[in-house]
Amino acid sequence: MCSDDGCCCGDSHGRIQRFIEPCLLLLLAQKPTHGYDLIDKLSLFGFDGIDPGTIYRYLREMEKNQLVTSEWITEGKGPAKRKYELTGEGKEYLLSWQTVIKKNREILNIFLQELEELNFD
Amino acid sequence: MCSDDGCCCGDSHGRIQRFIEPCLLLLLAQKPTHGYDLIDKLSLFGFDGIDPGTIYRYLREMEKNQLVTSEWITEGKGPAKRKYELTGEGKEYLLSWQTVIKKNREILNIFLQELEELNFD
DNA sequence: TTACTATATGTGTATTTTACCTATATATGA
DNA sequence: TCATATATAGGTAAAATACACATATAGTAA
Repeated sequence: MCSDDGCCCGDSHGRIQRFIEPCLLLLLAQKPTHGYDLIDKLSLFGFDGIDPGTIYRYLREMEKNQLVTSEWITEGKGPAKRKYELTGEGKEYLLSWQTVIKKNREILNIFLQELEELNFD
Repeated sequence: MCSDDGCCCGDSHGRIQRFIEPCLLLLLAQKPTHGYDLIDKLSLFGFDGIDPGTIYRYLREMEKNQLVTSEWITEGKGPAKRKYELTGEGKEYLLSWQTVIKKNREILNIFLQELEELNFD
């Protein structure tokens, strides 16, 4: 299988494909901020100890696709931050995920219900 | 982006990683059957027009991992079918997904709630 | 009997997505 | 000046998925 702890669905499996993307957009819709901060906030959606490289790549890809814009912030403590902000297109894109997520939730409900009806455990 | 219809989350995105696997196991728990029939039944979980090759590969992989067993059925109409059945290990594995799916449902709820609180549309 | 269609299982390979590892740079404090 | 925390970024391997194609059998229509 995949892991050595006997369960194959604990770590990376069971996640929704590219779910990080709408999560990042949602967080940016709440408040424009930089990547390192977003990494922390992603824990709200169950992303814990996520690889920073993945996040920065997503952000750059989303900027390329005009879902976000960015600017360098040199003031304040530490090294320069790249502050990201949601665009109108990004907002629309985020909303388009709403339907997908609702459908997914419904599918999960069906799965859990069918599973319970088996009267296992 | 990915598609040319303006939305990136309609087709392949937004799916749950390896979700087909527990779905197949659940269907087999309900009733042992063969791949071609499982492909039809997967529509229950939103898998529509899925590639048969993927399903057969999953089934063989799961047999290799002793989650299912199979036997050739030559009686009846048409070409021979390979009938799959859930093992005890497969049953345990299926149950281990229950927690993951519940957690995911909760995350989706959080996402949708946060999205609504933005008072977009 | 030939050809066509539906059923059923399977392979090969490219693409996409994710994970892991490493590199770079700056400010701060010891 | 040396170590550490903060912050961003790139290279590449592995995993998951998609797409195209191959094979075989039974039934049926020409």
